[in-house]
Amino acid sequence: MKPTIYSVAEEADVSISTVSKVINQTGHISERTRQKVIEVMAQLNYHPSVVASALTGKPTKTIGLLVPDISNPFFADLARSIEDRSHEQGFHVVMCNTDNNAEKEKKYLSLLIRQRIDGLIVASAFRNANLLKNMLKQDIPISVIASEIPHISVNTVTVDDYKGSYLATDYLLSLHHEKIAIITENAKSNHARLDAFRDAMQENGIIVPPEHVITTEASIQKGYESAKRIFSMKEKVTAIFACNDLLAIGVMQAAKEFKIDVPQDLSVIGFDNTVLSTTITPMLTTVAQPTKEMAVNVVDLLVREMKYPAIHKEHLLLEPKLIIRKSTAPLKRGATASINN
Amino acid sequence: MKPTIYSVAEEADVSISTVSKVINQTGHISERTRQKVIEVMAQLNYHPSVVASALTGKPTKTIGLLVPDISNPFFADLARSIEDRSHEQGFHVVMCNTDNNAEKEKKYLSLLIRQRIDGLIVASAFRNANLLKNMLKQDIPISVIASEIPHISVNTVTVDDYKGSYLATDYLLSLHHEKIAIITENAKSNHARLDAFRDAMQENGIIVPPEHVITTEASIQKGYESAKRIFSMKEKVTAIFACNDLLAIGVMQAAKEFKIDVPQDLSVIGFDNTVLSTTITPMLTTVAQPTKEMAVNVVDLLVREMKYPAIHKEHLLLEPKLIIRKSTAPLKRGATASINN
DNA sequence: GTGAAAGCGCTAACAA
DNA sequence: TTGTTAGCGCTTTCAC
Repeated sequence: MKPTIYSVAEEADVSISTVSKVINQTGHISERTRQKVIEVMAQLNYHPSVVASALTGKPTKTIGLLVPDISNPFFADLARSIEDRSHEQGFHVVMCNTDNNAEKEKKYLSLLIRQRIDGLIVASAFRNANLLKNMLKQDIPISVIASEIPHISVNTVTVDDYKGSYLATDYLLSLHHEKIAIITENAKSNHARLDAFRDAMQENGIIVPPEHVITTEASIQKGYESAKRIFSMKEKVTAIFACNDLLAIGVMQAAKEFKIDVPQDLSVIGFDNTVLSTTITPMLTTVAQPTKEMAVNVVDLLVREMKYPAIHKEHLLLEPKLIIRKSTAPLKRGATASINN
Repeated sequence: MKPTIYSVAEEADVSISTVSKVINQTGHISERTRQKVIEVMAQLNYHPSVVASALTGKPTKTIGLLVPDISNPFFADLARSIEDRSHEQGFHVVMCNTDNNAEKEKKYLSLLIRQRIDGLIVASAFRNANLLKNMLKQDIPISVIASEIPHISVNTVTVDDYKGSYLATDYLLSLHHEKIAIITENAKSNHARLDAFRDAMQENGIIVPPEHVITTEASIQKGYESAKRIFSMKEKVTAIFACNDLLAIGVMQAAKEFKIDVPQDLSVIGFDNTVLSTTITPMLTTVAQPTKEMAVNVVDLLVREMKYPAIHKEHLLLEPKLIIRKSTAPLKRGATASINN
């Protein structure tokens, strides 16, 4: 049998409320009984049940975390940092991979509500904002990170996607590239990236042909496929802006396969600055997100809202940073990345 | 206010036990009342509290997962698969990153016990087996994956580390390499890998000088540092066996920095077959672990033990597979990987 | 400084 | 087929 507060009380020859008081450091108990109780707890290897205490109205000390896919190193890093910070704040986290799939989002949300989580961190796109609204109605605070969910009022921590993308595009432009394709993911954060790309191009009087905008999912495979499509287009391209590192890696693999030299014949730029960007050859120029800082901020914001529900919502916009490495180079006259077939 | 079983009962004009019965599909209730109750639950947006039900002795449907570090793609993949399988089995998982740090192991274990997890999956080395024994005493089943913990009797799922390592070493030997260094991590699984390496070498009459065995932690940085040390040794080397991909990547980065050509002047072989191995140039020869299969098996074994505690412990040993890629080549006469300084 | 007792939301006998 | 009730382990108020 697991020891309970009763076993401890009995063994220490006090009442359960006394034990409760020493556990929670409430009320006044003499140092003598306090020591006695602590001793007995250690001896019995007693761990107070969060389940029972939660039932009386106290928090479960659990945070739910919805990520698209932890296999994506960007989210692995983010999840790691979120966990670390949560533990520091006395919470633990239940993580669910949604694959950006509406079914799973719904299923996991219900799971988390039943578990009586104290708060939720959403790091994935979310199709069905209504489900989230229901959580808010039940007083479960929500914070969103690296994503944005329209029509609901929550704390938000994101990198300035528009600026990051503008930085990237502008850099390509400064290298005299004009025929630039972009591969994006169909997610809110990526919309801002696409907008910035378009704006930067337009400011330089460049019109982006629709076929040079490819929307797909975040994976190396999809990046590879998208690149292949781009290489075989009539309208040639000298640079590709991939809206995340996974896609960029796929592009570089495709380039290698088709003997398109990066960066000589094709400049590639990514987004996220994951391990992969320093591990690939040539090392990837990319836009860094301050994951750690973002993680600390969402957790803190969430915890703050648990304590002070009335407070107004915060929208943190952190600075992205362009990390210039070896996958980008000035335009070489006559360069075109294409498949000769 | 969150709706409770009472609100539902009242609204549906039945007793709480009737509601309980429709939730748990126990007892006999007329289709008519059943429909009525279901309707009211939906209308009130009611989600039965796992907290309350757990207090009555039912399972919390929570599995604890201890990993060293989710930033390591191998563990990210593993964690992902474990989660998927757990969800399929009706459980959710609370993940903690231990960094192989005894302090954290202890802290998180206590956390998980307080949460009344139904079972624990350990994917990390574990210094203090006694803590685990205490859990077993409290009837919390434990399964271990990709690791081994001496002196405790639990279900275990591992890849055949000895065989995997033997395969790798043997392959290097078949390429006529004799001066091979090994970089290992100080973990149980790595001991088997080291043993196999030594055995294979010895069977070929090769004595491994102690300095060619480096023990360190699993990270790209440590791999890089270890390689640098190896390169500057008197006793030169033509191949390095890194006991995980992270270390191997570090080795390759060091080689590149010192203009040591892989695989011409140095063959490198890794272990785990993570994304990184196909993303690096040249692509890494490595030993693949069947992560998905391993994950499914630990979860199933754990769930089985929750149901039938008496059953004897299982020790699954899955087959590793040598994946030959481009980081290994036949010994080139006169090749030595070293720094000229 | 300490203890008795009500109640948190639910389950599982047992009664009706 | 449905309802009543005694706990599950803990917190908290109120007496003592």
